[in-house]
Amino acid sequence: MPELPEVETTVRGLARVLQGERIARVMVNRADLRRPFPPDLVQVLTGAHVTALARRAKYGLIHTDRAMTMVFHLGMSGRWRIDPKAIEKHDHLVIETGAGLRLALNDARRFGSVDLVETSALESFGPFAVMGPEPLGDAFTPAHIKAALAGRTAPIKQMLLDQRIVAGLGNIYVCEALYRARIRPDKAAGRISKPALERLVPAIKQVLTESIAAGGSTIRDYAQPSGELGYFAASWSVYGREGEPCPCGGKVARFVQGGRSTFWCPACQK
DNA sequence: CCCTCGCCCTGCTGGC
DNA sequence: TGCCAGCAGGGCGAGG
Repeated sequence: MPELPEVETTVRGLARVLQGERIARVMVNRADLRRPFPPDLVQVLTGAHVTALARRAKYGLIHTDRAMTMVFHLGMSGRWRIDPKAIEKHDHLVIETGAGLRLALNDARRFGSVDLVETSALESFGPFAVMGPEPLGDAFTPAHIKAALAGRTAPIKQMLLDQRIVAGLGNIYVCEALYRARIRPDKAAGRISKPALERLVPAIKQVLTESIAAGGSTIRDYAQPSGELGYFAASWSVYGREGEPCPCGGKVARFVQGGRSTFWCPACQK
C-alpha cells in the first residue's frame, strides 16, 4: 500500500536509473487505470529527456525537458518494476531508456493514475490545487494543524487521511502516528488538546522519516523498484496487530472507521 | 461547507 | 480440492 514513504522510496529508485536519461520508447499495454491515460502520453514522452524526479504527497513526478511532467499515483497496488526479465500481466506502461533499460508501471488493482501536466502549472493540477502541506515540510506545524482542525467534529483519524489537511498520509501511518502520540482515533478532531497536537506533529514526522530510512513498508504487492523489500512493516506497533499485546500491558484493538480498519491501543490512546 | 457512505478494481485468504 | 464471500483502501462523487 504505497503511502508517502513508499512513493518516496520509489521516486528515489527511479531517479537512480532515469535522471538525465532519454526516453527512447514508450509502450502502452492498457491505456487506463483509474482514468484513461493522456492521449498524447506516448508522443510527449518519446524522445524526451528526464530532467528530475520528485514527489508531492503520494504522487511521483517525472519532469522532462519538454516542459511537461508525468504525474503518477500508485493507488493501492502500483509499483515500478526496474529491468524486468519479462513483461507481465498488469504492466500497463513500459518505458525504455536510451541506455536500453526498461521500466514497467505495474498495477494489479488499477487504482493508480498517470497524467501529463505542464510543469509550470503543476500547482494548479487538480489534486495539488487544494492539497495541504507536506508532513515532512516546515509548513506542517502544530499551529497549522490546530487551525486546520478547529471546529471540526469528524474523528481525527479521518481528518488525517484528508489530503487537504496534510498531504501524503494513508491508513497505516495515521494509525501508527496516533498510537505514538497517544491519541484516540475516534476523538473529534477539533477537540484534541494543544499538548496532544504538539505530540502528533513530531509523531507523524518521525514515523514517516523512520519508514523512509527503512525503504518503506511492504505488504503483498508493494516492492521497491529495485525489487528489494522495505522492512518498515516489521516496525508497526499497531497496524495489522489486532489482539497482540502493547508494551503498556494493553491489547491492540481494531474497529472500522469510514469503511477502513483502524488499529489502536485503547489502554494508551486517550 | 461539513460529514458519511459507497463505488471503483483485482488478488489473496479463510471457511466450508 | 474447489468454490466463493470477504477483505485490502485512496480518491472521488453522491446524498443528507
